[in-house]
Amino acid sequence: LGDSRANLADVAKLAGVSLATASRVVSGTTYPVTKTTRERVLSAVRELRYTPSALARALATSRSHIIGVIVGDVGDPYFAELVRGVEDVARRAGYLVIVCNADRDPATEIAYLGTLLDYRVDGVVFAGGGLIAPDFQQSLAESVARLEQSGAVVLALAPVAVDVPIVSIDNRSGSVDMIRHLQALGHRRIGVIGGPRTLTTARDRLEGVREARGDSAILIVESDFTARGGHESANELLASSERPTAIFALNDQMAIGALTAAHERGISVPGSLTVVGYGDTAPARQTWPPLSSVVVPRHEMGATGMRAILARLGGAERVSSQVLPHRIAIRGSCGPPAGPS
Amino acid sequence: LGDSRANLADVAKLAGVSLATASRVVSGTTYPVTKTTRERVLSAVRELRYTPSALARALATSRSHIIGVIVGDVGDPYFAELVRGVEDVARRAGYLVIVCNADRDPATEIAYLGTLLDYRVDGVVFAGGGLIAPDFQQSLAESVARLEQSGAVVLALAPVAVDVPIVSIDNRSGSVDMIRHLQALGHRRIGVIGGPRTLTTARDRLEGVREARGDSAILIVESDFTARGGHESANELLASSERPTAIFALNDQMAIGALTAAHERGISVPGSLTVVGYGDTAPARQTWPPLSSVVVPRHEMGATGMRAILARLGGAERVSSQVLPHRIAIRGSCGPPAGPS
DNA sequence: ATGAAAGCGCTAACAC
DNA sequence: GTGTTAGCGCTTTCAT
Repeated sequence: LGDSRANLADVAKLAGVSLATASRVVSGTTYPVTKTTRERVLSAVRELRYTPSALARALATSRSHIIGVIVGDVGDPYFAELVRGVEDVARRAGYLVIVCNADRDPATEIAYLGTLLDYRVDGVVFAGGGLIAPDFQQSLAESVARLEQSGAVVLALAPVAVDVPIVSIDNRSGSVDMIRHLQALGHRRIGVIGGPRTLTTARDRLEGVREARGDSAILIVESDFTARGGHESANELLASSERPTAIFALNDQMAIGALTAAHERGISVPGSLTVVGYGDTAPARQTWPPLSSVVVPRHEMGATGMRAILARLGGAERVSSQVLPHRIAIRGSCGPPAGPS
Repeated sequence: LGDSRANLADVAKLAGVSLATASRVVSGTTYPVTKTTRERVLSAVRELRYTPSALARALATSRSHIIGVIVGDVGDPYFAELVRGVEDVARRAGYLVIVCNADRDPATEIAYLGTLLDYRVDGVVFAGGGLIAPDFQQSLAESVARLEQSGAVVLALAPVAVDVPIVSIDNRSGSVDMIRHLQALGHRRIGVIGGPRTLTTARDRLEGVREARGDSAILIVESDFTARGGHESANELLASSERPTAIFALNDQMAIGALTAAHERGISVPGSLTVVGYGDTAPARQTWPPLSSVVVPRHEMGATGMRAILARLGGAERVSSQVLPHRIAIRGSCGPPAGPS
């Protein structure tokens, strides 16, 4: 049960060299070391099955090689893919990823930032839509400032309440594209299920909807980005006397809920109702009919964000925000409105 | 950009006490310290906005307060929930969770274990089904041994190739229950879509199927635990001359794929075909009709596993394996076989 | 109850 | 090229 690993000193002794020399070959710097000396050290390493303590190294270098990712909930496929993107490039670069499920709770988020700071993480990624919470904004800004001051590079994959570089798509524009598509199909009465107004992504997507409205009738109901919420909101819309011919849910989970509501009411999709989502998550592609959705390149966003962090850590000037391209994926869930339009 | 945090020495100096004393009050031990001294230190802490370096503390105590979780892919909802379970209790106990996506690749898994060892993690959780790979088993065992020897407690949420405590359900028995249920409904020709034979969970679930077979005709096709794979396998089964009246996919993703296949062929579910899954993941509940499935209490498994780790870390004797209860959730996707049975 | 000092395992000047 | 040594920031005997 005791801790009995070999350390650098053991290696140095066995190889008959100084601690410094051992360190130089082990840490793989380009520092000049005689071939034979290097061999001796390496063989000592093998014999002792030595592997360096990442902790000690982190303490000495102020570089932990750990990246923190703040998400609403990894259980949500939207976030999961974002995390995968980050993790994929992080791993290859020798970085570890810590997932922080903040459940969209400001206090939890702040607490996590503090912990990440204590661990001297090299980077922090805000994966989810930023929270809009005025009285929380300042402490958030402070936490981020301390993090950055400690040398960590902070970045977001969606607009957030603090001033950090953002790698994301244009959420507003995605909505515009989708609404236009629905209009092109002939829809003039569109129900929109929005997300929590405390979330920047929800806000931006809704803004796009308003922008593209034109002379269509748009019925907006606010919901919570969950399938259950989408289900309820869809029921509301479908029960209305002004029943829409199409429903655009501002995330896939809600679209899935809406689809379920349609099924329950025996409304055929896309025959009598068009349902589309936002995000293009895996579950949305697996419904019947498969959902059309605004494609948010989550893996790519995560990967690009992580690459930007690595670049900055490697000495690059500063990370600049990037707007990644999006598109809309048209699948079986949408068609022209039924009957005489 | 420079690193400018206050450290314990600063606090001690400002409070006019020794490093040792400062440490004692900051680290929150029960060590006796005069009330006034404690106050002085605390106020210095506040003034300096001091927070201890988790890294330094970890180095000094050999306790990193970090837990590593090895999963196939966080993007898979099955794993995501498992991770959430672990994370929820970890966070409350002041532990951080590192997610390691091994993609079911032995080499990646081993590499990650090495990294986790270097970070001196306090615990490692194997979340997914263990890989069955003979030539990999030994190095896996070695890695685990080193980890344990370093003081980490290792545990699995499914049977794995090494001897560690397991917190899981009885996968075999879950299959038995589901097959029995299908038989009770009247099904006598059941198609089973199995998982990769390199996975212990897939193996156990299949074993249960065989055990409960009785005199039913069971058609087994091997697949890969993905929706796509399930889709293909279902097509195979549905095209066969001996078309089954029910399909039991050994994980939900494949069941979802099977459901899609049925939809594409215009086969009504559950009218003409029953489709059931294993896992009870969120996406499975959101299909139409909603899938019946063997309920694997993933959040509970993760949480229980993490609690066991904490107990052991806190000095408890040893972690013992636990078999959590499972059940089957019956939803709209199953019914009696069509026609004259 | 408090302080001095020796690590934890590694890196990075700075000498030789 | 290689070795010496002083930290990184904290905990923890051992004195007092």
